[in-house]
Amino acid sequence: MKNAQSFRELKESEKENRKKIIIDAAERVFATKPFNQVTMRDIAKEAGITAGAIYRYFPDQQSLFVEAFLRGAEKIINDLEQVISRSKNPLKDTIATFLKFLMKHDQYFRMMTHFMLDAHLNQDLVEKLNEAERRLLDQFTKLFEQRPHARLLAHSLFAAMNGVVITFHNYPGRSKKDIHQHMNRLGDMLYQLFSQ
Amino acid sequence: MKNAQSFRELKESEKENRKKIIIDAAERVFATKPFNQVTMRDIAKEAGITAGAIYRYFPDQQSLFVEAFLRGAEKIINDLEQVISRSKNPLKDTIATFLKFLMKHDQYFRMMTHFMLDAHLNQDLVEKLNEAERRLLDQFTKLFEQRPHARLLAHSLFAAMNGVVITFHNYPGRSKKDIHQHMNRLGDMLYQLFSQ
DNA sequence: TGTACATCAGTGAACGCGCGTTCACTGATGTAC
DNA sequence: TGTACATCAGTGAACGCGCGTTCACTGATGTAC
Repeated sequence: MKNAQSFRELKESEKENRKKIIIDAAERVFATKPFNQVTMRDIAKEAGITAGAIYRYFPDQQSLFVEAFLRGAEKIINDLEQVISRSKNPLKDTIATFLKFLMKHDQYFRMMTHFMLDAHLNQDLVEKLNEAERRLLDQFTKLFEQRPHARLLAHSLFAAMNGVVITFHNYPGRSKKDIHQHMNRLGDMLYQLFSQ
Repeated sequence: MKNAQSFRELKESEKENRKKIIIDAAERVFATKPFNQVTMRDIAKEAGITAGAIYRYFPDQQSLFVEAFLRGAEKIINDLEQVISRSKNPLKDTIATFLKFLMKHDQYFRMMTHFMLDAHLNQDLVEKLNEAERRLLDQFTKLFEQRPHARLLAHSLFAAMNGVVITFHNYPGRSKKDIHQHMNRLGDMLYQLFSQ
């Protein structure tokens, strides 16, 4: 019995691993093109399998996308937690960390926008996304806890940074490097504004 | 000759009018669903014609969307110009005006995001969009012209407001009214932050 | 006043393509006896 | 040690649908003579 159980567990963890491989592949594909142009076939190819096979692991495309997104969200939430608990200037470092993350993985936050605005997800997925957003906002809220309107400040800062990345992502006629520089300057500006 | 000329002009202005009707129809459709779910057939139906007919007026879907967007952009640019030149508290009123516009016509700014991030438009359309963005940012810049870093402040404020609307558009489990109230509170917060 | 011809907005059917998803099937691996 | 059977990941072809776009055609209006 014990044996049977652990065999089953092994099976399941193997399945879990394969699932991860698919998400890894998805992340790599997301880095190459706008997520709404990413197809199941793209991801399958990157993972070395066939599109049909993905459906053994995810009920549909949206579930896969949401899971990939949530993985990214976990990562930044953890990073921010670290930064905030250790930094001497949490506000400044949070802005820098978050902005850097957004610039590197802006696909994720475009996904978030998409999920929030367009997609009609089932209740379950919506709930997962909301929870991630809430936890992210909790991190930002910590930055202002000794000030009035901490939650409002957190929301404003979060929205402002999303806005910076979305608004200037394709600032016309500038190189990627210039754009990142500009975003960082805007980040500094936000730091100034939010620091008193 | 004079006659022929004015007949031709009449024809052209009639054509122009029909074009406007199509854009009007598009605007109405954009108000009902996310713009990336809007089809040529939707717009045609709303305009009382057939999808094929639209192609007499616009070479393709993107051109139509961009023209509709530009019309909205014109409107807000003019509104802001008025507000800024007349208000006793231009910063406050600009924020309120712009936010109100975004809340009412958020489709347009999601289109902007889309155009900026995903779409591969031809050079001509990109140029038109850029010009509109530039003119919009010029308005914001006026608000800060007596302060250092006016342009950076303008960019920050613009991005922040876009971010507010995009980030909290679907704030979970809240009514539209609550959401607008929340956005307005965030607008007030931004006013506080940007006003010193 | 009537006839032939040109123009042109709009129709509606069809094309073509992409893509999510399904499904019958294969082949490898393990299990039972 | 060998045979029959079960399981299950993955294949690849096909389905179905939506949608942008095209195109041959219609019918109304105006023009020429």
